[in-house]
Amino acid sequence: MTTFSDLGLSQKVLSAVTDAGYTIPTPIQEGAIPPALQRRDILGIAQTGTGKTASFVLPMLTLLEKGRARARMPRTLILEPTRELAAQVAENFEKYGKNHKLNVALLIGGVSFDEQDRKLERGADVLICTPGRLLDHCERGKLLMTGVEVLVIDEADRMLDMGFIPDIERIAKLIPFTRQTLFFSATMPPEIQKLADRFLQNPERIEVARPASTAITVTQRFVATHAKDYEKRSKLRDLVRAQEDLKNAIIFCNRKKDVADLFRSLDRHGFSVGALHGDMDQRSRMAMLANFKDGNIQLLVASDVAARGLDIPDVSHVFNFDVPIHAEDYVHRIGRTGRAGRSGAAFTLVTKRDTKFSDAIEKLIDKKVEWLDGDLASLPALVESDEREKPRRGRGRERGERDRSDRGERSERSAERDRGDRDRANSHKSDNRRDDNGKEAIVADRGSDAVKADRHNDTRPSQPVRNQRPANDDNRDRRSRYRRDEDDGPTPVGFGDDIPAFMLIAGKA
DNA sequence: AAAAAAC
Repeated sequence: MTTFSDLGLSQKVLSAVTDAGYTIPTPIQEGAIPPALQRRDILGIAQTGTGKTASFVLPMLTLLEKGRARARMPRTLILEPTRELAAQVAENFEKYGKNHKLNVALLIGGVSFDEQDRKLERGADVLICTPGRLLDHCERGKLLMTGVEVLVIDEADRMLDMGFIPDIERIAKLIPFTRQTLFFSATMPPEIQKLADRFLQNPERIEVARPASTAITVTQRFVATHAKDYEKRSKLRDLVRAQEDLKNAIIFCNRKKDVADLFRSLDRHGFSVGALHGDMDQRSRMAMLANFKDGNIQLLVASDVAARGLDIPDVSHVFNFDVPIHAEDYVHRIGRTGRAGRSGAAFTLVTKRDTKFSDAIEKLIDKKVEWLDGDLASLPALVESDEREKPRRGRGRERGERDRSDRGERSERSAERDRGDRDRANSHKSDNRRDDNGKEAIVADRGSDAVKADRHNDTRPSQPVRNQRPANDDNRDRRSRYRRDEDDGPTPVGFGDDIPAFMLIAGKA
């Protein structure tokens, strides 16, 4: 059997991999690492959760041991579609590069230029970027791309979806032709193939097959609901409370506004909840994700920014507050649970008008999803049937001291803060008119910083991260994130324990 | 019917 020590990685890298508890590489790692070390171009076709990130991080670390970075001339460049993914890759460099003295710079939007500039000035061995911020740095003339030896394009198909391809092409033009290019994509539609043909020279192609068996680890249910928002919120609360084995959950909404509204509603009802969407300020996003990973908050209301790629291990439940419009998004969302062979549950609220989307989902996953009717606690194998805790609508055990109607106008007018300026500018809704300050600002403030202690469960470790930090102190947050290099659960064998459920589902991409 | 990303 192949182990990491057979792949040609350096001693420093091997010892960090061993320390992290890994011995057996996943297929993508086994396939990509040796040719990458020989400076071949790579075309990797793999979903997130297959160990893809380590398949480029580990060989890059080995290659970077020769040579040094010069000021403003990064040696390698990694492009990621979202800020969170970029930060996650940076964490991987910290983890596996702990025996190296490499300068890793994370260039993402939403945070100040100053610190990023200082890192570039010192000379970056590794640059991890979202496209917009990288181009911004380039246009300021702060960055010379002529020294880049390795270019990584990650999640290429998602970059395409997000309209990043022109940016990617502009960036690639700045980088010498002699570079090594590592190109990853979950799928290979014709546009991506064309792009790969242009960017890669005689690449080694590694494709990780999607097993054709049905995922049995995720129990899926549709839940019929009325279309009114307050009915859906009430149904969701009942559903959440009925899950006796709910450890933590992501609740997906289709729109950012609904993320903000639902977050506020759940918060008012006393749940331990946070929110994550793309218009929140970056510090809140980072703090939120870290706190959710650390278990400081139990529920995360999120847009599809959290559907793919993010490495949040061991989510017990996924709730779709809205049926995703594109069936593939459903597969990505429920792929957040049932990982590593653990059992998980995925509930989707479906209104009458949603049925065409739920039909499309069943078609895609090639499987009928059972409807959960009546007793919300009657889930086989997940929840013992138990009527005791069945809450009456609109008044649960979490209500506690803050007993306020969910339908009140407060819910409509207090969502501003964590939505951000752009959304406000784009909104045709009438929110702004009622945007008074004072009390509302305080409510919104707590929300934007995102950490909610569980008010009725004192055993939960809850150290709320609130808005009290001085404005220029965001480094502390990041450093503490990077120090967390421990793994969850028992020592895994290889990276492949992390196969998301969607990979096990039969059906086409 | 959306979201993601630069200022």
